[in-house]
Amino acid sequence: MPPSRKAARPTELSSFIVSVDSVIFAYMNQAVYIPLIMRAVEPFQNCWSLPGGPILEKETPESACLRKLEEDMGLKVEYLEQLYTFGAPDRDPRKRAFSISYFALIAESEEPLSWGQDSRTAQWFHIDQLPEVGWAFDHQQIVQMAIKRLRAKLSYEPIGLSLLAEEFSLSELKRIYDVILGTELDRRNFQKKLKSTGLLIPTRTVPSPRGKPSQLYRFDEARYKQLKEEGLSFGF
Amino acid sequence: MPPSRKAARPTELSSFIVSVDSVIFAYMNQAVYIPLIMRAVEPFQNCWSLPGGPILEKETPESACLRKLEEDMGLKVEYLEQLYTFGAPDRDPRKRAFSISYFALIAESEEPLSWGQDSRTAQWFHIDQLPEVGWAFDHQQIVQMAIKRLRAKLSYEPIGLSLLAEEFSLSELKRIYDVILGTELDRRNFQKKLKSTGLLIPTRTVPSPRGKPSQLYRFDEARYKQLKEEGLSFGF
DNA sequence: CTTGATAAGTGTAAAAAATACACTTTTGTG
DNA sequence: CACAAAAGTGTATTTTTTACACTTATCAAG
Repeated sequence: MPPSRKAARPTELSSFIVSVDSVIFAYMNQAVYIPLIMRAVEPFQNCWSLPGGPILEKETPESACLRKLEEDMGLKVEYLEQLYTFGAPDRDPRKRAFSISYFALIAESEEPLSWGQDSRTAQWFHIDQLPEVGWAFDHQQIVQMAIKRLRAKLSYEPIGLSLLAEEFSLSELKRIYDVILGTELDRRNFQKKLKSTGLLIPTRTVPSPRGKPSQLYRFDEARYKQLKEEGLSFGF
Repeated sequence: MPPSRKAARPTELSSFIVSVDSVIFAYMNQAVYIPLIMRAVEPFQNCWSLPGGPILEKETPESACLRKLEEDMGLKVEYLEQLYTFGAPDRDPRKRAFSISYFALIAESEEPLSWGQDSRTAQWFHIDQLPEVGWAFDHQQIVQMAIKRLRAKLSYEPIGLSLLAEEFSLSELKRIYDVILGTELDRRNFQKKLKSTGLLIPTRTVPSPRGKPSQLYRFDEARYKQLKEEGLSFGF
């Protein structure tokens, strides 16, 4: 049977809204959090939504994303990758709208995270205690996908490091893994494996709150990129 | 320093074109091919482009993709996943345009692949012998990303099967791996590993062109899905 | 200044997984 | 009926992963 042919379609090209939305992971108090913003206006007034907004005429989706995070929340992003594009016809009741969603990690820092313009309406949520109802658009789905990606990716790429400051101890790093994967990894095997990668550069030791001081490391970014080209794995 | 605040932006929402483009992999004559279409009109007249087109008002990106493949090429897709969304401001010289790109696999079949409307201007390219110049838009980049994904994904998900007919022999399957990964896997180890997954159901044996007849199998899709939920790996 | 509590750091043995490797079986063809 | 072609199978070796317990450095309290 020959493939169905249809008469030439009229060439009117539909125009749609295209936005970016980001799921931002931050590590604080030994747990992972994401920020959500309570929408102030319809549609979905008083529902939780992701930070984001429309892409401007002259910017790439990625720079729209970075701009938004900087403007609205004053966040400096450590790691950013595209997550997925959502575009169900009815996802925005007003008009056909696409959301290019992003997966972002920010580094732990001394200063508490600021809130930019959205201080009143935004809130950090523990990723295991997200709201169950009251989400705007399909943002709950986006968040679920991002969390799945975080868990999956942690096992084969060193993204855990992006959640920590530039200098970090192996105990902290292990804690990240345990918190995100829900595991209780063996400290000895963890250290062994991480050290065997040759990607950790010892920097200095710092006193630990109680107990033996711990060795800090930084990640050898350059060498990692190089090894990655040659096809390396980083399994957990 | 407080985050920079800007004056409220005018709320005009820019509208853009949103299309889908697909990189379709097919296995023929012991090699992997993708179809490209020579564009008949400006912009990029006489340049190679991916099958695709604008998303209609009432359809999801995925159904736009499936519709296009069915309409234009009469192809039945075995596996489809979103690849990446491209949206650089200058990727289309006419107007701001986004492309949601898809990664597709089609099963080997008895009948030669048909061409639908595009028979004159379309051509299957061996993935190691793609044109080096004369690409439309950013389609070369899309194809490169798709090939990278194909190679990466083959190692941890059983997508190789989607390139074969429902019944297949382990020799054929191994050939897929060898061709795509550029390896020469050991036949014994390959069989051992595949059989140990418990996901292959023997169906019947068929005579081989010369030599011992070979056992055909089908893939236990249902059981695979179930195991996947529980977190399985399928390493190569 | 001694003791106790806390967290960091380290090595080895056992188990599991991945790899390397060669011959036998079944069929079609000459 | 001998030969060529492709399919099929088992075992030993190496590598990787896992399991597991004691020592060390520091701080705080007595």
